[in-house]
Amino acid sequence: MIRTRFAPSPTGYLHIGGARTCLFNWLFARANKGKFILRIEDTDKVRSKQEYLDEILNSLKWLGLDWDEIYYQSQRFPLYLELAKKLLAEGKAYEAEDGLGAIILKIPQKTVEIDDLIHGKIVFDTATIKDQVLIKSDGTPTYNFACVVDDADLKLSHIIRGDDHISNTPKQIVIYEALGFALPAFAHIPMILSGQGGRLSKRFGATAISEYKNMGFLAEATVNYLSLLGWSPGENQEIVSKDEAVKKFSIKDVNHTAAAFNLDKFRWVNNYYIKNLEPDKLLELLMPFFREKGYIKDDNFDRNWLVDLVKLFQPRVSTLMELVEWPVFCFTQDVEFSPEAKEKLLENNLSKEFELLKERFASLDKFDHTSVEEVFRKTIEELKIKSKVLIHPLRAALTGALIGPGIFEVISLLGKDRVSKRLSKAIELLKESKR
RNA sequence: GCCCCCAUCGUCUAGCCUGGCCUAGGACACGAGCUUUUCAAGCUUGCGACACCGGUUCGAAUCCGGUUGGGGGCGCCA
Repeated sequence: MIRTRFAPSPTGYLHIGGARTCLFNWLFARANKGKFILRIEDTDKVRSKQEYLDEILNSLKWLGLDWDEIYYQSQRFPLYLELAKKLLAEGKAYEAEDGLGAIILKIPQKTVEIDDLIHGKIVFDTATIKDQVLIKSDGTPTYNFACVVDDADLKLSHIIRGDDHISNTPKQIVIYEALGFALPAFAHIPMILSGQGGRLSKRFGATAISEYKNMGFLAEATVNYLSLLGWSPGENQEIVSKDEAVKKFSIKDVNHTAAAFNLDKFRWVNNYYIKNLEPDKLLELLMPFFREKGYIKDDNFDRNWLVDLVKLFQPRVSTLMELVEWPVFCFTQDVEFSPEAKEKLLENNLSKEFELLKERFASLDKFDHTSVEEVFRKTIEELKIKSKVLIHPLRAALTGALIGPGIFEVISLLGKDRVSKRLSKAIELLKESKR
């Protein structure tokens, strides 16, 4: 039976690297019809916080990395103590000379071989390892000891963890051997570096999974992007669902090389998932953002109108946050102009043209984008001007920006009244600037 | 300082195990063009890498050794 685990310590948030380690453990367990176990390493009573634990668990749930069993090291202290005392009795460990009660393992002189599933054979000489504290003088276990005791006791078959644990492994193997426990298989996966090389840390932008969630990254996109860091489904495939990844995942295909986290690619993957999501489902994800922004105050809103809005912006945004911020002009009565948009609007005096458009838009029965476009095309034909002469200032006048979705869809979405109002405002501005 | 890991385009990677199919493929980013309405979407296209030196071999990105470079560890933190 394949049994893997993710063992976070609730002394911080779930970050990119931890999530990727968790994902690979999860994928390996699911791919082999095994069990995936969560073990909370809360032995440090001072630094462990409930708030962090909640955040980690919520992030894992959000990513859809479900676990079959969960354990807390803080509830297993008697086991660690019992086994440490056993080693003491067998003469394999000794008590610290300072008389404070710490229990320390004697490291035998030998070479230790790790048969790593990813790296192959790694050899260590224990001469470079000093005696290891098993139980601290406050009675709590050290990381390496609790880790080995639990990995063995919980019958884990595969230990999949970051490269940074390679040098812990010989220490742990010595503990396994002292305890007489069978060794699990080890697989050390490459670390994730920041875009600028070096360790991923706060200094290089967001690292917590929840921050990405708040920025409007989708869970599916996050899992997809993370799975591509150090692994590839092959056949030039960039978009891979969790189910597909489970089918294709093999620990032997995991890279040896550290991977740099690249926000641009992550955003590209997220864009893919956003634009391929049902507009209706996308709106559901967007609602909390809309409410937080104050775009929607109560339950009295036009759902169909919102779906239309979502459809318009969905292909061109990389995060939900962008899909909240870009259409701000659709949720306000008046437009706020960007400096470039204002400049564009005032570039030529189009007040007459705007007047004409305003009149004709007002007289439309149907205000859908095809009717709007029809009227517009007819008007420019009469005026003998090119469409772009009018379209760009029009976009500026109605949206306050120079870029955005197709202008006719936007006009239709804004509705007759607001279009009329904003055209009047634009005409006013044009007249003012003439003086 | 000591120990360990790693080395293909700027970045993520395919290929490496089982040498020839590799004038090294894809994706992101970047550049150019198209989209007679913008781009922040789409399409086309361009730029761009086997770290270096030796060895093995008829033949090396692929196997071996070294150098250099990057990363990690050396806590009564996890």
